[in-house]
Amino acid sequence: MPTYDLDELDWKILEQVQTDGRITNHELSERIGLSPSPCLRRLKHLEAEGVISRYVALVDPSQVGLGVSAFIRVRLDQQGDHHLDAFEKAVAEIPEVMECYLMTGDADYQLRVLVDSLASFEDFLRYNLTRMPGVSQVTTSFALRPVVYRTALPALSKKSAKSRD
Amino acid sequence: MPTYDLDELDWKILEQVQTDGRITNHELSERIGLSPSPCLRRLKHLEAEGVISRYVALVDPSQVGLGVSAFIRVRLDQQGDHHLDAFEKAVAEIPEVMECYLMTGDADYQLRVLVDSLASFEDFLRYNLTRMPGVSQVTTSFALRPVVYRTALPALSKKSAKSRD
DNA sequence: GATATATTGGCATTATATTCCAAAAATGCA
DNA sequence: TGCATTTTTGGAATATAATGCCAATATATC
Repeated sequence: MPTYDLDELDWKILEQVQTDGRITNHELSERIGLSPSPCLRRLKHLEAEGVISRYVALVDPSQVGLGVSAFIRVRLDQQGDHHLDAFEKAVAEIPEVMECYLMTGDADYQLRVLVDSLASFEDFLRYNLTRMPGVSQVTTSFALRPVVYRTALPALSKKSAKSRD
Repeated sequence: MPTYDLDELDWKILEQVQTDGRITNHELSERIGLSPSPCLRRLKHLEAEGVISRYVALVDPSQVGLGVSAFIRVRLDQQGDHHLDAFEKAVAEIPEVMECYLMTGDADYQLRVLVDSLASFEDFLRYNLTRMPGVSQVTTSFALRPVVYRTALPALSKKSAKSRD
């Protein structure tokens, strides 16, 4: 849940830094219509509160030979808390796992993994996934091509956006 | 396919900037064991080549009230090129769509969308998705909880990593 | 082994971030 | 509405970092 209230200016800052994480404070302050020092203070505040969790460079997977995205749905043989924990800890250790979610529906988890080839994917399945604690059923679909990949969050619709008229 | 060969130092740079996109060049150069100016030149080169596609701030969805991740599998009624194009263009316009992939298997597309509530999700389905060109079947699963979310790519295993012994 | 090419390291310059403090604005309260 | 308090702002001074340049070193080529 939202730790503290964001006003218009904070949202503008988030919008900008989500687009360009290396924007200078000066440029940022101009875009949001505020002078540099309060702008910086707001930014630091957003960082300190954890609203901005981190800054990263995004590397194009296809440029470095990582052409295969696989979506894997996993069922565990038991769903008790410590079975889930064990699986989650194990999965977090594997660098090929870009995303993993605990799911509703007939799969317990869904993973997106990134590998350079189908051969590597097979290795991943054999040596990593199927050896993980509690894994009983695994179903894979492959992405033929990425269409959208976004890290910037959508703006909140009406309601939560605190209006100040 | 890889546009140009990355050596050990380039990989180290990528590893670092994927972890901290605002690392100073000085700090970066120390971590990879090189002096600042060639380090900066390599970094700029990686940017210019598009290996580093961009720098972004990551905002924690739960901190801003975006608590619901939905995975949607979509079938189109026809799969000709311009039906796919039309769908893809439409989908790219919707800010709630964080990811979309053209898939193998029985769904044509898989989307991850991020909304603040089930009510918003219903709006998304009614007013956005089902009105999009060619959509015939839609199947949703929800994420109960994110387990892993990573933007740093896995290191390439052996093979493609050009060894220089 | 000599020449050519590419890469590196250090320095000077320019740009950027950070800190501090006084001024202004917003808020709470009578 | 008017006054006091709190919060936020803007600008100037200082510290830190990025950038461009050039000579020195290392690497590759023949």
